[in-house]
Amino acid sequence: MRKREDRARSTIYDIAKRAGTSASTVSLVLNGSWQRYRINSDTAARVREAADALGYRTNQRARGLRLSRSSLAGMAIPHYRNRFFAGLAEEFEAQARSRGLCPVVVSTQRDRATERFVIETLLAQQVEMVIVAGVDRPDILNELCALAGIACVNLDLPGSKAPSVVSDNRGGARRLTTILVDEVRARGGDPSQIAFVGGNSGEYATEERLAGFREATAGFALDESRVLRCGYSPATAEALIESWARQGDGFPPGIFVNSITACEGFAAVLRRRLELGQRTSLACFDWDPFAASLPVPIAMMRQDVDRLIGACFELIEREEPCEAAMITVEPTLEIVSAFGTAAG
Amino acid sequence: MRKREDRARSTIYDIAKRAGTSASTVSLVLNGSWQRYRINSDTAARVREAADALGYRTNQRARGLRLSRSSLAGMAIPHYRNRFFAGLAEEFEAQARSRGLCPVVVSTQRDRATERFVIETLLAQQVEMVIVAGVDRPDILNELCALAGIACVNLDLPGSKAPSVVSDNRGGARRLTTILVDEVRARGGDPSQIAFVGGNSGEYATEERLAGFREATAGFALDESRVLRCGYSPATAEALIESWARQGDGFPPGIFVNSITACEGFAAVLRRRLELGQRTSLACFDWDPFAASLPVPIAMMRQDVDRLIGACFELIEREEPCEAAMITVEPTLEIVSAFGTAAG
DNA sequence: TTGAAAGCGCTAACAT
DNA sequence: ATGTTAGCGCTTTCAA
Repeated sequence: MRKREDRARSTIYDIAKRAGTSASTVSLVLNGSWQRYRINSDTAARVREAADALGYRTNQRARGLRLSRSSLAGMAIPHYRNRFFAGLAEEFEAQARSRGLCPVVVSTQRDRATERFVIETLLAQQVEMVIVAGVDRPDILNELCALAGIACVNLDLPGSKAPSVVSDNRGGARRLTTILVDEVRARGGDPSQIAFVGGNSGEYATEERLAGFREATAGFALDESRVLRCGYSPATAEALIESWARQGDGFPPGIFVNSITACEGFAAVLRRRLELGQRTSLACFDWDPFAASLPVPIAMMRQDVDRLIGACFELIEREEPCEAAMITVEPTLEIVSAFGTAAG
Repeated sequence: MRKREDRARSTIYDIAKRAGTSASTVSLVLNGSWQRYRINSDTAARVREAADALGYRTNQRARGLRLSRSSLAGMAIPHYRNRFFAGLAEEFEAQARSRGLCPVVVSTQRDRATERFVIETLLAQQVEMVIVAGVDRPDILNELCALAGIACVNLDLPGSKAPSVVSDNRGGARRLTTILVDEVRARGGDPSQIAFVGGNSGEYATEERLAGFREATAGFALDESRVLRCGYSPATAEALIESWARQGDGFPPGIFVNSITACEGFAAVLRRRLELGQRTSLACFDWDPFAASLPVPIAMMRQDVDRLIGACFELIEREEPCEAAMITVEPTLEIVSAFGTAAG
């Protein structure tokens, strides 16, 4: 299974020999600029023929070295396990390719050391740009890129050392919460008992969403003990929600689930305690087709992946420097399942 | 935002100049082989000092060109939108990194042209190996790799031109179906009315799973009109299941959902017709935490991503050629929600 | 209309 | 113990 060295990859010199011409002519022909150099069309034909007889394929590494362009575009992302990040990865690939770049997406598992390591690796591979997605406090990574002279933009979680693209977390959360409050009221519940679950304290997206949550609940005294930024682990969210469930009547009449990951924890409890679906409603920032079908009234905010990625490329392609730029993209309310029926 | 050319990336020559030595000494020092060459530790220290004063980072493209090693490892995958493929991508990254390779994962959206294009791109980038995951009839892609002298293995869907790694689809499906039949019987349903939904006719995994399904239902006459290999589109599966739901009593008492993607279609119908959860049970090949929490008895078969990827690397690292090799990995029964309670 | 030659950044014989 | 040199495969200027 080892790479067979015998069938060595062919080079422009092999083609030149076979076509009875020189390497430079081959290069000219293969790059389409042979018209400009008025190369004989017979020669050109012979070259092309030889090239595909040999199954020639340009060595992009050599080409990149010569041109000091790699045609690689990098993106770092926490993981692929939810629709938001999966969508970002796929859309990044599509948009990179449409620009003639080869996309290189790498996941970091939200680990600081891994984040740094993958960015270093991307830079060593001479990527021409990098998108840093979902990294809390990305400044160090931005600086690494700046040092290498590589354009860099932050996505999802912003920083001050590079331009950033984010969803309208606050506005989206406000809309979501307003809907949730109405729903709870319609069901005769006490909106001051609505909970906020998931995300990390001090993290931009979480704090913005919490701010939106507070704006929409400003009309009454919120029970602060129900605001729990308990991270992104489904298990932690599950333990928390399970403990509420054990309280019986004390279970929140509505939950704002900050991140679909925490929502997994809710789903796990729901599986064991189906009656929760009669007693509570959910508002979740992020979308998932299965979560949308859980037997509980649920509203979901879907981030606009296409425009988020589009904005990143736009910032990168801008002529002027714009460290401070921050583009905000509106998310859309995707699913409101069973809301407003007042019965669950 | 353009790349600033002023802060040109430093090279070993810059370091050599600053450290008052030569480029080769720098190279030797930076590659750790300076011990072997008995380079003065003062010189080595000066070199290292200069290197990080300049923020030096090896140009892997130049290095690769010289060594004819790229230290890139490629994998093509249909998409990232379910846990199976997301898991494959993440595990591939981890295992590639642990071998000192830079992982490059690209998605193809199950499109033939894109599949070919991304493989060509990976080869042009001189990747040292490629994993072709989830591609039906991967022979052409395997041949492209063989032509380039690059080791290649198929994952999930096998081919004859390269070794393959697959899950035990037949065995897994048999186990899953056996459980489903028991469940349907326990609920007083007619097991001959169990349906098989999703996947493509003629595709390896689908046919294997169908074979396992048939083995487990061999004891009675199956209603063949309920075997529907209707592809991977959630919308198609949704339309199909919705039409069954409209038949009322004709709804299958159990469904073998071949692929989590088709299961999304079921979830969508379930959201509108919650009563289906009382009347049917699901067996799904693949796992998703939200799907596992749907209000319907559901059994899920989770593929062993770590071992699948591990087997791929093992095949690639083998010394002997092994085109015909096919490694089978056992999946595990992950969730049996509400099964055996006979009430749903 | 085409070929020779230089050089992108790096490594590894081979000299010294 | 360290420097010189010759490429890896490609592009592009310049000369012919």
